[in-house]
Amino acid sequence: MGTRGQDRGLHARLLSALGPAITAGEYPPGTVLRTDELEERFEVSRTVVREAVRVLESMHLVESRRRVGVTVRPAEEWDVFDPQVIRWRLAGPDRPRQLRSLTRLRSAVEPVAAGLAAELATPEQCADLTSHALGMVATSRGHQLESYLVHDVAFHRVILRASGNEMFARLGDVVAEVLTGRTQHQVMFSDPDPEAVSLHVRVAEAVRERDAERAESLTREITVGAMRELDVLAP
Amino acid sequence: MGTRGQDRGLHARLLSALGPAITAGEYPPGTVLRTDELEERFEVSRTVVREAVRVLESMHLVESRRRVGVTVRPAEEWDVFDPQVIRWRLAGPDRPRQLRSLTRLRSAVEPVAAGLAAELATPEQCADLTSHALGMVATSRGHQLESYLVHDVAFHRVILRASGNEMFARLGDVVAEVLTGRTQHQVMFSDPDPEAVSLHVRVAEAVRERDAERAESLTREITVGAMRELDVLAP
DNA sequence: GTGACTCAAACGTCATACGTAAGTAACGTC
DNA sequence: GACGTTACTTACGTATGACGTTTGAGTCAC
Repeated sequence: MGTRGQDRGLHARLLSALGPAITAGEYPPGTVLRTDELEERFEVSRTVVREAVRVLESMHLVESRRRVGVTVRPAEEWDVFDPQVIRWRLAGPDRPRQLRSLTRLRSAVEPVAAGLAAELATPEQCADLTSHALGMVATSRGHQLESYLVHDVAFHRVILRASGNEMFARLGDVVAEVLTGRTQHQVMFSDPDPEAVSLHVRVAEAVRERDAERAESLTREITVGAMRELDVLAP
Repeated sequence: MGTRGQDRGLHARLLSALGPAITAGEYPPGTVLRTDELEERFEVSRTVVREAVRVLESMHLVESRRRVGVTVRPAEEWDVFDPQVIRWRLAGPDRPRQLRSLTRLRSAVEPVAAGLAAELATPEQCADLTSHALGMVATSRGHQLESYLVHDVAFHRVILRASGNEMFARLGDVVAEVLTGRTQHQVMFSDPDPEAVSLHVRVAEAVRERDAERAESLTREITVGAMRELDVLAP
């Protein structure tokens, strides 16, 4: 999978150099980055530096003050919901912690989303769910992890969209990133847990039958499994 | 309660002019804003316009392309988790929808956070919880809505922080905004629901006694109440 | 030691010039 | 007449020099 962060333009390139570095903790909170220093170090003009800094500022990663410079803010103030920040942290040394946070977030949101989906999903969305669940079953054996992942991601995306909540829907990308990361990093060799596969099928059923309670609690089981898996793989 | 969005600098001023306008739908998706037009209209230099545009771009509100201009993106692509975007939408005509989304998000996250808090809260956090819950009780009668709000916000902030999840913790500001908005907009005249007050006290108890199950389900009752309240006040 | 004052550092803003990609239309060929 | 190619024009992208403004720090007088 290619570079996610549209590196079009120098400012974007600078951003994808500074962002990861800051979120990785290479510049501890309080570090000051002078504009002309950055200019020189990255061989770009002030214009470019300033634009990149403005974006970092909007993410609360840094604060630009006169006579002082661009100072790195403490991690507690970062916009940890910014997709860009999430990606940077997933790619850095903070990955385990970020993965844990995200999985916990999933465990809170997805069950509720599934419950709503059971009430609001269109026939087409129900069909998609079933289709992807069956796709997961079909690809769950024999090291077809790539294809399995596609269905898994699509399944959760449909659930989140069908919830009718715009904010839940936007978490689709994040979930995709977590699932993709999991496949590529850790469980590359073992086939998916049959239990999990079965749960997805049953969630699709529950949604189709408009059984919100069941959809919610089954999805909760899925996310509990995800958390358990994380605990097993990363102490 | 002053202006939230640090209007320091022309670019910030421009941002807080364009952001609300776009999120309010004043520029329908596909609208193109040329740089020199903005320059002229807001009487600022190109530098300033570009910096503001870069930030809007990082929120996925607009897309800047050569030879075409700065085009407004469809709402489905906006970063609806960006605190800035949330604030803008809360201040605009999309407020009801945004409030509904946020309340639903609360109903997903806060119970889980409370469960975690019951396991992880420090003695000091437990004390704070109890203190604020009692504060709510004390101020829940006799039109002391201002003071009540302070305790309410603080209570939920402590829960979210005590969950030990950085992402949950960052939702404190959002919750604060929702609660504040509710007080200032709608229920200005009636005292808080005694039932809700009691629930807060019992959540504090449950956390103090490390009873995660109870903390979670009591908090779920609180959020259910919040959703119900929203349904009653806004059809 | 405290206060006001001065100074300079670094960002903030502006204006201008030139580079560059990408629609658009003109052009020519088939 | 339809289609592909070329050239042009437009609006953003980048670079640079100049000046304004804030503000931390050091200085000086009291």
